[in-house]
Amino acid sequence: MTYDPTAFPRVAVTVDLVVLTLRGGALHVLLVERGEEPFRGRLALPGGFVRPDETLDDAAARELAEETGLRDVPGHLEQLRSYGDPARDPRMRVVSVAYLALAPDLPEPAAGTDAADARWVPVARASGTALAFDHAAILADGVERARAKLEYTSLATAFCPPEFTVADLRGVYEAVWGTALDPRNFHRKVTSTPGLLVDTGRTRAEGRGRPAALYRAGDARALQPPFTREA
Amino acid sequence: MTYDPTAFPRVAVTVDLVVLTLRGGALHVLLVERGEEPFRGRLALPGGFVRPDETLDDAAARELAEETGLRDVPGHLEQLRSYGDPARDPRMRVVSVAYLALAPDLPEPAAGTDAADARWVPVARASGTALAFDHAAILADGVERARAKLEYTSLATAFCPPEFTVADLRGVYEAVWGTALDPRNFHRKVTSTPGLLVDTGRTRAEGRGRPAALYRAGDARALQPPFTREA
DNA sequence: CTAATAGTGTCTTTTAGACACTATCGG
DNA sequence: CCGATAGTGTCTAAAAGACACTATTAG
Repeated sequence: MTYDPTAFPRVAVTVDLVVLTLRGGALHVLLVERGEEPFRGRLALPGGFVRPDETLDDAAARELAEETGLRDVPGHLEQLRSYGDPARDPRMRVVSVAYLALAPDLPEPAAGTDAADARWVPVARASGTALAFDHAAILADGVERARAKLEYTSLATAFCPPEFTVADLRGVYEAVWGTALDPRNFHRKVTSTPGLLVDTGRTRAEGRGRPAALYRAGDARALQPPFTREA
Repeated sequence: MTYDPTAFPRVAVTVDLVVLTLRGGALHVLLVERGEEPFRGRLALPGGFVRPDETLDDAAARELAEETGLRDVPGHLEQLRSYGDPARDPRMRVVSVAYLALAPDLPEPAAGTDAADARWVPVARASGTALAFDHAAILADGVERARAKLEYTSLATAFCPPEFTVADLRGVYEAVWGTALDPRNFHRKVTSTPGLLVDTGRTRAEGRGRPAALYRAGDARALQPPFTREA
């Protein structure tokens, strides 16, 4: 590193967020409608400048709170990757550090807040839509990261409320992967992974059928052995 | 994204490289000795500014060529993650996009070139050394990424020359993971993964013992099923 | 009762790992 | 011959997937 950082090129650094949640059994992403050029009226990922005295993680958490209108957003937040093509923003050089957030079903962003222009869009629809900037590529990378991480981590619990059933967790996998899983084998697999689920001792009746046991997420972060998508 | 990119905070964007190779059966990383403050005399990851008209990937590839002194560096190059703590560089706000490069045994960077101050350092030693900035954390993240990716991708071949034996490939795993693998089961596993290895039809005698078949890397990028580190 | 969902048991096929055995070299 | 490394065959234990079966609810 032999450079003079006071003579650096002019670059702006932003964070962009891929916020995924499950609504009605379908994967949704949080998008905002742009009110100004370029790409006025086009849908875009929420995001904004990194402030001078905050870390990248802090900037992502701040934007997430602002865009959802929630003080503390439950779920999971991790850095995805950075995008810096010189032509990705027509106005100037903008390097964007993208973050991936996974959250349980959140309320529709309330009108009258900073998040008024944000909305949940099914990923299946958003992926077929032209988004602003290179946000379609970022969204695709975020969805693929989520899909892959379900295989070998306990990340699926980030899509669930604090207490959930095995069927809830299975629904996460089925929605994110787009495949049906055998309920019986899935049940045996997740309940036999040590530290993944903590039994609350209570049950929840969901219409007809035997009531399901309620669990909380355990300490386990890695799934050993991993689930496999293709079988 | 409701911001004015012409009123952005002053940020510099650099790329830093974690270049890993195998030398004498041990994992090595390319480090440079800093010639100026801060951290004068301290070892650091190679890196530098992203130029105004190049992509992040191009910047990483350019720095890699400059620091190794090679026109076209064989192996693999991918983005690792970005580091942007406001205090990571005492001079000003610097966001660094780190890249991970894996290469076959490269020559010692030649004196008299741009890469004259670069050298190969065993990862085991570098990890115990105080590096400049937050480079120790970046190095640890890069090594962990390499370790993890060997499990489920064909990335190990990036450490090998164009033609290599099964024992060469096994040596990569053993060096990066720090574990011994059963040569017979390893052989069966890699040769039975479709598309991973292409038999050249030739063999290579390495001292005593039966000559080993020479392979080239195939098209397969993913290992299905993956190798497992802990068993 | 029936329909529906939760959860357990068991069988079969596949796979990982241990390791005996054969093949081919240098000396 | 011996010792070393390359490569194959085979056995066993574990795991994945298919699916019969039991448990508990609503109606």
